[in-house]
Amino acid sequence: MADLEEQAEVMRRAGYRLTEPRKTVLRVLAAAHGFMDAAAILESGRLIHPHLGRVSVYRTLDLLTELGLARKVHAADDCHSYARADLLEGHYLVCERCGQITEFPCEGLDEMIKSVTQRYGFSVHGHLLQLEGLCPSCQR
Amino acid sequence: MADLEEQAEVMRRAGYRLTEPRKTVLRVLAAAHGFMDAAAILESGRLIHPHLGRVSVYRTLDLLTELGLARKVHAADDCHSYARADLLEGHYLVCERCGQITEFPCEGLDEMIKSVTQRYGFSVHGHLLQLEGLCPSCQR
DNA sequence: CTCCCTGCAAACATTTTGCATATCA
DNA sequence: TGATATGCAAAATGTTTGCAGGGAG
Repeated sequence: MADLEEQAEVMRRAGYRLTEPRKTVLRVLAAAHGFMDAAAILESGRLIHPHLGRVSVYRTLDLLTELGLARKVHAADDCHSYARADLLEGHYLVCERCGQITEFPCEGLDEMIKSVTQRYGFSVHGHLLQLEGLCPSCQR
Repeated sequence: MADLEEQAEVMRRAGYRLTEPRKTVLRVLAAAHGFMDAAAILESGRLIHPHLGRVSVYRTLDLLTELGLARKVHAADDCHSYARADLLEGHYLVCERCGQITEFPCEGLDEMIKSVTQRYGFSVHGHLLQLEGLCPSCQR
């Protein structure tokens, strides 16, 4: 799960400081149950840390992505949003309406990846299996 | 395969005219062996139809997407590119280096989708299975 | 001949960069 | 204290809109 202290440790080890803006972005993402774009993170972040600057949000998101603490979400129309990394390991359901993300275990996927890569000679480093649709509550 | 006449028919049936700019974008995408963004399509398109305007490229891409003749590619950093629809039905390999796309048959995926959706109560309308890595020639 | 489509320019939205100041370790 | 990181403003980038003229059917 999203543990701030654990994430802080990852940052420190990589030689980065744990500053207020960075902590703020981490907290905002940790509290989200779906994905958020830079503008939404800024808005929420300013409730915690009013001095937060827009630029720091962008820079922090880049940093978190680089460190593997956050990930970009590739929804059909929205490719500029982020979620904390532990919320999406690469295979998840996205609700088209409310944006909620539900991660699911990827049983069978590794198998498929292996056979496909052997067949085509690709060396695969990452995967993205995203199912788009409506979550139970948005179906009503 | 990408057959211009066939695509033209889809457009006509939907009540759209087959104009020079639209034909140009279709030809450019048909000739691509990977994905291209609006700027690249404009550049290539102008070799065929020098009068092509930037705006028409955007509008045509929207239209083609709507009609199911093109699709957005969700590469890690590049979410603003398109490829012709028959090149990617939702499950493909993307080379991180050269951008080439290789579609593969999705045996087993439907099965997986069904079980996952039953379990979580989602109604799924679309999927995206993308494997990122290096194609055989870029591995060297 | 009519309406849809185009291209230009300008408006908009979003992200990045330059730089002086503030801050974490 | 010193190197990093911040925040502002401005620039760069990417996309959309308004509108007069052009072309497909």
